[in-house]
Amino acid sequence: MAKSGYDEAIRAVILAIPPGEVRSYAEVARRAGLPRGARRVARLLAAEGDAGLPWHRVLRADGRIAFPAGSPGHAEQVARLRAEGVRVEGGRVRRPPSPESGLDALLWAPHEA
DNA sequence: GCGGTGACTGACA
DNA sequence: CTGTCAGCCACCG
Repeated sequence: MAKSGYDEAIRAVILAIPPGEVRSYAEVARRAGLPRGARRVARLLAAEGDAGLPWHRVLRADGRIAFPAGSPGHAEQVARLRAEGVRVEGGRVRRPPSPESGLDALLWAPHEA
């Protein structure tokens, strides 16, 4: 059973996320060639589990953790992100308030090609 | 084939 | 800022 090329693309995109940086499901899907495949990404991560994929770097579009607060997955993701230097607060990644943050702003890697 | 469900999103109140 | 709603896509019984 051949795996869909899209699944491979999604995996590659997630793998390409640099440490200390975060991406949204929609962004990942878009990069993989699936503009409406956010759910597809989530499903893939759920299926793959901890198969070497930095799933903890994938969040919802609003910067919130996909897992419900209090869930084991939530805690795990927060812990991993913090370990990489990502500022997480209230189950959501802190957004650079202004360009003056400098390094903090770069953590988001907005729209690099 | 059908309806329900979810690691989602964007728009609107 | 939070909460609700409809849309979308793949999987399951």
